[in-house]
Amino acid sequence: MDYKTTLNLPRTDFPMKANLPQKEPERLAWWDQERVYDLIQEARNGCPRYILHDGPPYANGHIHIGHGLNKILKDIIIKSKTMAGFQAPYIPGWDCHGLPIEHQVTKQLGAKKKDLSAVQLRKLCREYAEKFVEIQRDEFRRLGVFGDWEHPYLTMDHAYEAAIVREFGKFVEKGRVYKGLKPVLWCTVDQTALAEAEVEYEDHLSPSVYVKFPFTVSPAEMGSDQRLGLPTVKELKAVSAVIWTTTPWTLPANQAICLHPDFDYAILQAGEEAFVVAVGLEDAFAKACKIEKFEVLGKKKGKDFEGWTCHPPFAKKEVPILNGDFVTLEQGTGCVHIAPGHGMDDYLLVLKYNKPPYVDMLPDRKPLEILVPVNNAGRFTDDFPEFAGQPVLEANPGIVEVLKAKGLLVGEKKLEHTYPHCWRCKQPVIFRATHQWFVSMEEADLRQKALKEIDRVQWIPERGRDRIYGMILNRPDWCLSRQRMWGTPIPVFSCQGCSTPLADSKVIEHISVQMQEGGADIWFSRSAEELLPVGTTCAQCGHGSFKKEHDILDVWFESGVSHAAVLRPQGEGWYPADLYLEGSDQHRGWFHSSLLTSVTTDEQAPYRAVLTHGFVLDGEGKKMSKSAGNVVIPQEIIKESGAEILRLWVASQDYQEDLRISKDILKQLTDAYRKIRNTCRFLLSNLYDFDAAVHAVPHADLPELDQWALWRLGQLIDNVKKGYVQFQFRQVVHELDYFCSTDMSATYLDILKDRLYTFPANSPLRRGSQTVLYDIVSALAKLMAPILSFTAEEIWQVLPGSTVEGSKPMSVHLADFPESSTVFQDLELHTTWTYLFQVRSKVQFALEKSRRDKVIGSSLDATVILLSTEPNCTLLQRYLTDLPALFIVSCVKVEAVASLPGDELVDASLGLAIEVVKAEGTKCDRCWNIRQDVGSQAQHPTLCGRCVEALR
RNA sequence: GGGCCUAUAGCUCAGAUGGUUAGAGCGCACGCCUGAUAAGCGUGAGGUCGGUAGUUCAACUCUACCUAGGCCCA
Repeated sequence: MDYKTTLNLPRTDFPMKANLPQKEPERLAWWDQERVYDLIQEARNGCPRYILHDGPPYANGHIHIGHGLNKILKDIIIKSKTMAGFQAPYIPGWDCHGLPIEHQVTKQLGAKKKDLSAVQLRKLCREYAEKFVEIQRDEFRRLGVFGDWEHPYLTMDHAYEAAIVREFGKFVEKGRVYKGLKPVLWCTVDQTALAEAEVEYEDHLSPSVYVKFPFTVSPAEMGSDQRLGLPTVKELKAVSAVIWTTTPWTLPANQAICLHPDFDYAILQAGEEAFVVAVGLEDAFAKACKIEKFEVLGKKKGKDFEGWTCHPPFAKKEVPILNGDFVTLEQGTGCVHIAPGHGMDDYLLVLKYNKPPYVDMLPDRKPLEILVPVNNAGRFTDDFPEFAGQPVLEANPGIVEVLKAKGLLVGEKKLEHTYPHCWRCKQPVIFRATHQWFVSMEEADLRQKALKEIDRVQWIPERGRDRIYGMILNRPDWCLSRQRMWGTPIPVFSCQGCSTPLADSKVIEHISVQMQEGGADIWFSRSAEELLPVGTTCAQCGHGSFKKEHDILDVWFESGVSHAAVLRPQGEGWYPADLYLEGSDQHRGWFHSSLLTSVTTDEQAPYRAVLTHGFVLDGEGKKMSKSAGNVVIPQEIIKESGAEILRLWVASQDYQEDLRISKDILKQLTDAYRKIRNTCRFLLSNLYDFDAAVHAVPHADLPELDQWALWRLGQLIDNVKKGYVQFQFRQVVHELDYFCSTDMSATYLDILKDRLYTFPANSPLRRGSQTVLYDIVSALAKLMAPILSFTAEEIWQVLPGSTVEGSKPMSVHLADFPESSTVFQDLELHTTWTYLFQVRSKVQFALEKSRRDKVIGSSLDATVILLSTEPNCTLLQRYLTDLPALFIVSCVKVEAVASLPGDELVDASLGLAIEVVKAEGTKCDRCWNIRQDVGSQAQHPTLCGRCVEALR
């Protein structure tokens, strides 16, 4: 007779092979069809809210692995918070305006761009953004991310654009914005500002000139102890700092000279003059200026010169010497000519010195001017009358001549170097300050308030606090103007009569209302008259006609007001958000801009906590790049292994540092996934005849081993829940992995097989164990659900339908996290079972030895003899009937000894010695245990007594 | 060049406040099982804790420098 059919062997439809790439889309469709996300939100009505506010990705291109990381992390948090009892809605968003899209669209248009109106161009940009919103939305959903995908927020939504303008209006109302000058790259041919991305670097031949800036005090004073302390200097005709520049045309805008505070500067005498040049550059300087003989009279640090003054070649009488770290010794003289209207370093340096306490060391304590004597066409204006009307680059030779005539030119040559050119017209560009709108960091203490708010926010990891703090502390005023088309216009005007800007919150509100209806396009399609409230006149001159501002707002302002555009309108309890979660680069980006806008309008940070993740690198820890050929794309992983593996990858990594991904790492995760999956499969397969409502055994009535399993499950539950609360998802993964491999597969489940298979189906022991298996697999599904969302659902749908409490939710994502069982709390039990498992481990070692010695094959071939001393002997005797099952052997004997023998299988700390012998008897055909009572029943000659009993 | 950060077995990670032979899981090797079977079990081998120099009775843990790498800025 084939007794196999009399066993309760595992049975399940839950497949061993996950086939994730094929199955996941089906699961997604089911969630969709059942509206699971909506059901979750409805089910949580009235629960405390948890708001994770989505930072909008840029709607350009397909998603990359970094997007995947970000969205999966958010999803894990949303799902775990939900299962912890919160109502945690998720509204995804996209950043739609901005240069990269405009750039792409313009590039595709080529020459046709000239024929398009602003509105037409914007329409194309909108279509471009819409296309990628669709693409990315599908890609994000494919990851298993739950959210309100049908109602995302887009920064180009009319309502959002209206909100941007309204927020800008609040800045205006509070007097936080002003119009100032800032240098930008400027194409004089196309008469437009360019972004760094629109500039190509090409070789260019420039003049290279060394120019004297004589000190304003006499050589006699320069030589004095208060200054250089060099008596010989007193006799000279002149002492000058020498600057080097390749843009002589910027000299009329000169405001200062900059020296590095820590460099040594040499005072060198050549003929009847002395020059100040950085130590290390004297020879190069002398050679370039054809100075045959010079003598170094002395040296002084750059910082010693700070605040001294020189005569510039043009315009002003005197300019100060400043200190700056950007000065290098690569070329030139270490003395840098500063024209804040024509250079970024220059500009930032002047901003710094124009503020207290530095402003006090400037001539007359007056701020320096950001002078730009150059118009849109790149020609000198009347501010530099000698050359008015001349294109600046063409004026260079003339300016050099003037310098020569004034006796200020020390040396001159030509220099071939790389120089920025316009990407479209290929002509050289210039740096030129233009009028732009700024948010003042000082007005109404914005900087200080923002810093104070930073310390009220929880930064995870903590170092994020230092990072953003330093940035806010040191940043200059926020320039809001961008000279582009694709964005939200700065809703201000200027008077046609007197050029006075019209920036008025009531006017802006009027614009905002129009945008709510027609979007930001109305700014481009309507005239100033149509946009303005009827009868608007200039407060300055009473004139009634206005020009529209050309510039649009920085996109960081747009996404930075998402708390106002997205959270606020949702109602109470959405603002401030509980959490913002983005890459650590957003300390300078979204976290930064959101903080400034929120502090300005609402006097508080828009988030209670900020969690950051690192960047995804390849297996070697190197940045991914097309050229290096090490780019890992999520679409590929999903196709090969499934989104589930990507989710597991996210959860298994220390995402607060940079993360690595490679074939090997994914392979490992696939293995870990299989282990968890197979363990669950085995659990399910032993529940095929189990109905909790009918068969469940109260925990308190279970044998100790089963209670131990519940206790371990309880620890797992507690640790996993803690892991989620602390955002330590890799702890969750490790806990699940260890529990499945070690506690379940290698221990509890292995021990249980005999009981589950061979005992009568309805025996209390088997039903008791099934009760535990049910609790375990049900808990595992819930605990893994935020991470392994697909697999958890798959398990959930296979799990027997009814529970003791009632029917289970239709989706695992609608369930709450499990509670840990209260059994097995007794400390003495813990001690006992810790001991028993230690003995088990030793027994396995002993079994392995006799396997190697060919005494046994299967462990059921063995009889284990435990020679033990007191008190362990009594304990083992007490558990004698449990030990064969525990060790998975056919027979266990416990023998008391007075002292342990000197054998190698002695463990003094456990107080026992282990002997393994071949079990005596015959192998039962049904349970495979070796028993002496096999054949004692005539009707079943190949069975042991226990199996005969089971068949009754 | 500046700010912040990282570097523990082949892989992913643990290792309060410095103190006995540095841990886990996976992978790998070998063996067992063939009633979780493209599964399951057991045993074992892997680490000069990135490098160098210090502080200390004692450093993976503290300090400095170096190397490699990352983000932001210039």
